[in-house]
Order: sequence, then structure tokens, then C-alpha cells
Amino acid sequence: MSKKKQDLLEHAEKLFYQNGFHAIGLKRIVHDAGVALMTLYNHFDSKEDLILEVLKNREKRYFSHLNSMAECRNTEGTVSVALLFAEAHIAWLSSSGTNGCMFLRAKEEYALENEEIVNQVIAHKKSFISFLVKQGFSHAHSIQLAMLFEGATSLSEILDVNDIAIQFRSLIKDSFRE
Amino acid sequence: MSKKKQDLLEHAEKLFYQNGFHAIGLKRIVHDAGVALMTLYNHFDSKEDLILEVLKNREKRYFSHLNSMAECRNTEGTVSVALLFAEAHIAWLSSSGTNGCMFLRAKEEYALENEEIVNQVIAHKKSFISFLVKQGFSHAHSIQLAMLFEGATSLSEILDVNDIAIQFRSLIKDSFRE
DNA sequence: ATTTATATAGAACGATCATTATATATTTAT
DNA sequence: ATAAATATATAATGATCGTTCTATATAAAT
Repeated sequence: MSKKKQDLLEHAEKLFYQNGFHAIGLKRIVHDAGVALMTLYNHFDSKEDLILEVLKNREKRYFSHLNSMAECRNTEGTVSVALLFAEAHIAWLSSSGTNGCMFLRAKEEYALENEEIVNQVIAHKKSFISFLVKQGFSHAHSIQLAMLFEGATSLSEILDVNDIAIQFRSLIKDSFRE
Repeated sequence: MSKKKQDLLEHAEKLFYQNGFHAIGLKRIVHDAGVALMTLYNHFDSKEDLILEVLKNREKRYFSHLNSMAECRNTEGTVSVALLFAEAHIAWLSSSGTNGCMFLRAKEEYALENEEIVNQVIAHKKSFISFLVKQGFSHAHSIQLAMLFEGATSLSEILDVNDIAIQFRSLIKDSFRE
């Protein structure tokens, strides 16, 4: 991929996450990326196309992050594995910032405006649940884990991530004990 | 309160929730409320002031909703009480729509733009946790409950609320059993 | 070296944004 | 009935929005 395109994706992701999608203009994105406005339109059809690609990029990175954790999985047992992914998610939250889930925010902002964005976010969340099922969790347990993950993400906007991590682990131990 | 003002608050809340705060213009709000633009500025200092009042209004309604549930609390015991509030929250989600938590969305959109909005949302979430503590839950359990509530709200954007309710109750039973 | 592709700055487009001004009307209170 | 308060429609403000056009410059490929 072109370096300019990569710069655009990176700065767009950061700005969208910190300010929201409607709140940030393309002028600001190209300025921060150090790129001309026409270069953006050379790589992306529209702002909403840029948003779609930003989300695809972020999804790929998030799953890579989880998978890299799953690899060093020397332990079996539902609790341990769930705790493993919980730590991975907490680590993601710590480095990602405290502005909620970017996917859900995109869906919320474009709920009535862009069906493609909405569908892509729904697909992402469903494939996250599928990912958990593939890891050996039951469907019910996967939904429960997903709920806990979303809850941790939201609450990290209000409370310290370390305090959340403690209760996060505690909830998992109680719900997944064998 | 003036009826015009109430109409404005109601339509603003609905439009903000469905479209986002930056995405919706004041023209659209006054049009839907059947009111002149200057009437809005007669009742509110600015768009962001309107947002603050919408959130205050919603917070009042949400806590009223929870309290009306707490009143018909003929049962004691941590699990039963937690389940009671869980049902109240599920009922709120069912009637509120599936676009996430309006408070967090406001905080996210104005994170770098309006400190007052951010602080009001943080205060709201903290007073929700305080509410739980007042209901007799430990601090740790209150944070856990808050996390579950937020998770249910987020996940209701993706899955059917009834399916969520099942796992929601299951998580509470596991974590709050005496 | 010449062609082809990509990036540049800057202006223009039409639209919409929040906000203010103006001047007329309607409602409410005394 | 008279005065005060509130609501109305409309337009203007200056700014910003996403997108397109133009014309020049840089870079890559043949």
C-alpha cells in the first residue's frame, strides 16, 4: 500500500476516534497527514469510503492483537482462556484510548445515513462472537463474554482501566468457573 | 415548563439519539418540533446548552425508571435486587431504541470540544454507581453491575434484546449468588 | 529521455452549519 | 383594553462542509 494512503488511514483513524466522524472534516485529516486533499480523493471515493477502510483496518489490527494472545495459549480450561482474552482486551483498551468502541460509534452516527457502514459494524461484532465460538466457548458463553468486553470498553470511558480490569477478571472467574 | 420548550427537548432527544449530535442541525430540530428557530434560542443559549438540558432530562427519566422499580422491591438478597434492576434496564433498552448509550455518545463526540458535556456525562455515570451502592451493593459489586449494564446496552445494538436479557440474567446470577 | 502515474496548491461549487438581526404577529397578564 | 412577553417568518452573517476542477510539479516506469 502507498505510504500516503497509510498516513491518511492512520491520521483519519486517530481523528475520527478522538472527535467523531461528523465532527472532523477532511481538510483536518489531510492537514494532519501532511497530504493534499486531492490525494485523499485519489485513494478513497468519499469520506464514507474512507471510514469503511479505516474500520476494516482497525478490525484487522484488533483480531491480530487477539490472535497473538491466543497463540501463546499454553493453558486449557474455559476460565483461563477467557482470562487470557480479557487481558488482551484490557491491553487494547489501555493503548487505544478512552473514547469507547469506534465500531459502535460509527454505526451510531450512520444508523440512518449509511447502511454499508452499519452492516460492516454489525458483521464485525458478529464475527467477534464467532471468533469466541471457534475458541471453544459455547454460544451462550460467547455472548456473555462479548457483553463483558463491551461493558469494559464503555466503563473505561469513566473509570480507571486498572480498576475495571479487577472487576472484569472477577466477573469472568465467577461466570466461567468449571 | 413551557410546552414549546418541552416539545423542543423531546424532538431534540429523539433526533440526537437517532443521528448523533454533530450530524443533526438545529433547523431539523425546530422543524420536527413545529417551532420557530428563534424560539429555540429563546429557551436555550446554544446547541450545546440544548444538549446539556436534553441529557439532564434523560438522566432524570432514567433514574425515575429505576426508582419506580426499586419501590416494588418486596424482596431482599443481592441476587434478587440485582435481577430487579436488570429487568428495569432491559425494559429501558427495549423502549429506548438500539443506538447505544446517549450519554456516552455525547461524551465521545464532545471529548475535545466541550468540557461541560464531558463532565456532566461522567457525573451521571458516577452517580449511577453511587445509586447502586445506596441500594446496598458493595463498591466492587456496583462496578461489576455497571459493567454488565453498559455491556447489555452496547450489545443491544447488535443482537436481539431478548437474547441479551437471557445472558444478562445468567451473568448476574453467577456473579451475585450468595 | 519520454511517457505515465501520482501529488501538489488553490480555487470554486453548492450546501449546510450555528448564530444573530429584524420586523410582525400572537399570546398572556394586568 | 393596554402593556409585556413570547412566537413567528425570513434573511443575513461568516464559517465550514464534502466534492470537483484546474493547472503545475514531482516521481516512477519504460
